[in-house]
Amino acid sequence: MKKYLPVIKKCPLFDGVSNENLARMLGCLKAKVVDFDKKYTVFREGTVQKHVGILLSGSLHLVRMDYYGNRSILSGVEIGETFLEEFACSEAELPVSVIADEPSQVLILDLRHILHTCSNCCSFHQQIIFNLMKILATKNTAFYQKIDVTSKRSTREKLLTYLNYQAKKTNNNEFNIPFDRQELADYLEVERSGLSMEISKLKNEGIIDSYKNYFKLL
Amino acid sequence: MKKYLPVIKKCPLFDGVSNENLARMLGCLKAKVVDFDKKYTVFREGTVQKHVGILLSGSLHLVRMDYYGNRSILSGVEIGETFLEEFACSEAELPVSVIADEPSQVLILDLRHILHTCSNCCSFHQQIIFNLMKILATKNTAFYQKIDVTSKRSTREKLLTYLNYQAKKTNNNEFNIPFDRQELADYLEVERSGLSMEISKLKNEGIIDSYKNYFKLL
DNA sequence: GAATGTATGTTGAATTTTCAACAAAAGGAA
DNA sequence: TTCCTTTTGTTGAAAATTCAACATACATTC
Repeated sequence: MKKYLPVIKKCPLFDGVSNENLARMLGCLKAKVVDFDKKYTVFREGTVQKHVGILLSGSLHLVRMDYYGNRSILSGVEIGETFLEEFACSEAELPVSVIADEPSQVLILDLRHILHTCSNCCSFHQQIIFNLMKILATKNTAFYQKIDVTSKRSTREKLLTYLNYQAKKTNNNEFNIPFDRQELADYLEVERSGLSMEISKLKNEGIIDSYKNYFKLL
Repeated sequence: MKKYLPVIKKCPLFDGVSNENLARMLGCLKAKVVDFDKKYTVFREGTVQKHVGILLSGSLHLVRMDYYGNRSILSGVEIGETFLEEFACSEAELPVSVIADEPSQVLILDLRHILHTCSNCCSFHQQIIFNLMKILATKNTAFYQKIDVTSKRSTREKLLTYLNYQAKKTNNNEFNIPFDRQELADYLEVERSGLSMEISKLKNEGIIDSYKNYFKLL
């Protein structure tokens, strides 16, 4: 466990927890480090989980099987990220399986130990509960924005809605976006070539200026 | 306040709270009922709110202004629903304004009173915190699914992904959906006419059977 | 039953997006 | 520099979606 303390410390679930308290807290939460081989199923779709995971090393995929047995990868989990907290908290059946994409180590926490304060270290519990709420709420806010953007019907509208959010966020009509073209196309859920074309058009029409990941609304 | 107790009781934030405790609890949380005239801004975009709202009567819209001043309605709030809890918990600036669509009454709670347990009725706090987490997590799960559905590129794929979720959810290849055609089109973010056409095609191809809001995967 | 309104299905033309393929530009490594 | 790789831009044809308009079915009201 010690080896992974730096990763664990960076996880937003433990924001505001001091180094010396972290180890004690992990004991209090009965946190366990578990190894998974490549291709191993960490959690299985359809089960109800009371556990929250934090990826310590390796790489995980959230995968769904449809009615006909086709597999689709919904997202990846990065090192230091929590996963499954939304399903643990909502007490819903997992709509996805979590599969190790390579040999991975996972810190597994029982949500009940997080939610129910114990006699040892209640002050930490309060902090963790608050952090967990913030993680859920932040994901929620991000989803909210993404749905607003992608619900637009045309590539142009999606792009402009996205750029608008960025302009508002930075409080500036000039900004750099954190995506390259392909990533932006994936986020907007459009074709990369169509996106490039639309950016060119908007430039020619004098609506935006752009170079690489720099954008300016005119 | 008394008048609205039935509405408040049905709000998922107060799940598991007994009738007699509810009133006491609302006092403990310093809950306030506030009236808003039609068109009045309940909360303003760009501000940071520590408040969670529950709609008691009337109707609210979540509205966003873009960079050019165009208004778009992102969603509506129904009676008994909580709103803004995701932004209060994430401590983010509101990306939307909340506008009264008609004269409305709103129960306003300070998130800090929810999160920080007091000496009076801590057992309730625990329950409310748990409920709030569940609300956030459930919204999250619903967003998750919606994005999975709408990220598909064609009307056919969106529809089939959605129907698959329903089949999995009901654990049955026959089910009724809670949407009429226009609502389904809006959820899938496609054109109603195109959706109707695709449903017809899928029927002709023997992939699904359907009548009104009844669907069957074959 | 007639009249009305609402939901759904169908159609064809206009528009947009996707797809595949290639061109051009940028960045790194030898 | 040159070579190689990656990213981005461009293009035209094929496919899909949107849009507007109308047809049909169903339910409700008078």
